[in-house]
Amino acid sequence: MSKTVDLRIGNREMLHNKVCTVLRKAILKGDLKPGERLVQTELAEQIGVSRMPVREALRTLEIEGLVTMEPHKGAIVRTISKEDIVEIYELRAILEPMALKKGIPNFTEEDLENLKKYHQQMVETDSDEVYTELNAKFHKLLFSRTQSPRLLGFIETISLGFAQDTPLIITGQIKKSNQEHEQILQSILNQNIEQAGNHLAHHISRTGEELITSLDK
Amino acid sequence: MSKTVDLRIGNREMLHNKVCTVLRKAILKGDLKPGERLVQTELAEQIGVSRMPVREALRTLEIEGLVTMEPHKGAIVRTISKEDIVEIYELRAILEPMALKKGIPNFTEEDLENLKKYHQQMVETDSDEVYTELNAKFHKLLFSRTQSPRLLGFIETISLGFAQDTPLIITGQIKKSNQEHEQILQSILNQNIEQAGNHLAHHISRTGEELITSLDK
DNA sequence: AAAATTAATTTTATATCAATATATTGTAAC
DNA sequence: GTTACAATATATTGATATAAAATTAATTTT
Repeated sequence: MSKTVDLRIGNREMLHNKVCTVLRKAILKGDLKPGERLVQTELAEQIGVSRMPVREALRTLEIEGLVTMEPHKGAIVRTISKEDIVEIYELRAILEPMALKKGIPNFTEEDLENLKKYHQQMVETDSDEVYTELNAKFHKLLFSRTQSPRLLGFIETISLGFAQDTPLIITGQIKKSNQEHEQILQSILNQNIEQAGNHLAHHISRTGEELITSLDK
Repeated sequence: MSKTVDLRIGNREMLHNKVCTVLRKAILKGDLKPGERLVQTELAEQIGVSRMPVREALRTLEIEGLVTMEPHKGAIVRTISKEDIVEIYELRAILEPMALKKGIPNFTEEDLENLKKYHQQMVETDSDEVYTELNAKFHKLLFSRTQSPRLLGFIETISLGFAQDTPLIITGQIKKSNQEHEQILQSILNQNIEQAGNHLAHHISRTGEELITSLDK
């Protein structure tokens, strides 16, 4: 009998990672509201696992900035303030271009094709949902070829701890974003590393600023 | 009888934090060598705790870049390469000045007095050990007044994951460092925020570069 | 000697126990 | 009668110990 090859990738994911994903989605969707206490036993029961994976998941979420934990007191959902958003975009505007610049030499032909493809699809689509997804893929691919594990970890920590779809609140955002993506893409294709970094930094900063002003009303 | 006031701060520290400190010191000191497997049961027994705090500690150390973990395989001590050191100093040279600039408005009179005091003591001391300790305090105070929790977390993650005393390998390092500390301090006292950031960035970059070249031989 | 099966080691997850903090209730003072 | 404080009770986290899954090592068979 042929040995069962390791097909079940889904099952191989660790339990605390699954739990983390579930809780993160619940927080970002708003099912778990800011200020709400997260009782380990309750969550464990609801999700259908024991308390340990829940604990580890909460610790990860704390690092991502989605919950706060205090010894013997437990975890509560963190209220995302305007200052948080400012911080997130400030950090992204520094770290993502840094990673992009370090990673450009490592881009394969396939990577470049994918970037072009994502960009083209973003230009063409009408669906906000599809756009959000493509936008996340585009940005992720931009920074993910750097060889700096700590830098990569920091960026991913920030990205996961914040809803990806908020930028879509802004009207006219998509058109500007597409133009800026185009600039970034061209700079990369021309091997103009510095310019690519600057375009990306500007793109993120502007998005952040517009998000802030749109929240002020 | 007077109620026992909560004096026992030491005891209130969580077990996994203590374990984490112990393991971190052991790795940075070299007692646990790069490539060495870290078996949870062994460590738990040696330290005298159960396996769970050990696990949580290992996860923290993974984030700090001191160990690598793979599902169902366990943790091994990470070999710190030259690329790691380059990355660490690159990140520090970006993040610490960022935190300093954001934190300068929040400095109290006491903070400024402490910075002066640490600097003065560094100039005066002959002991490498004392100098290292003061240097860590000085840098920590520089960046710790920022109100950006994520930024602060990233900086602390980097700092903890790397031996603080390595810069002392370099001959003549202390004299140059003192001069640069002096520049940083003066810029802060003059409320020249940009300049303070630039001096700090340069200080960290130079230290990193000298460390790299000193490792090349 | 190579492959496959079994045994061991080690990690992951669950279940139990202990320590700590929160909440409720009762008592005393105003 | 109301408010503030204190003591007790409950609930929740922290730590340990035990059971299950997975990987590595070893042994046996072809």
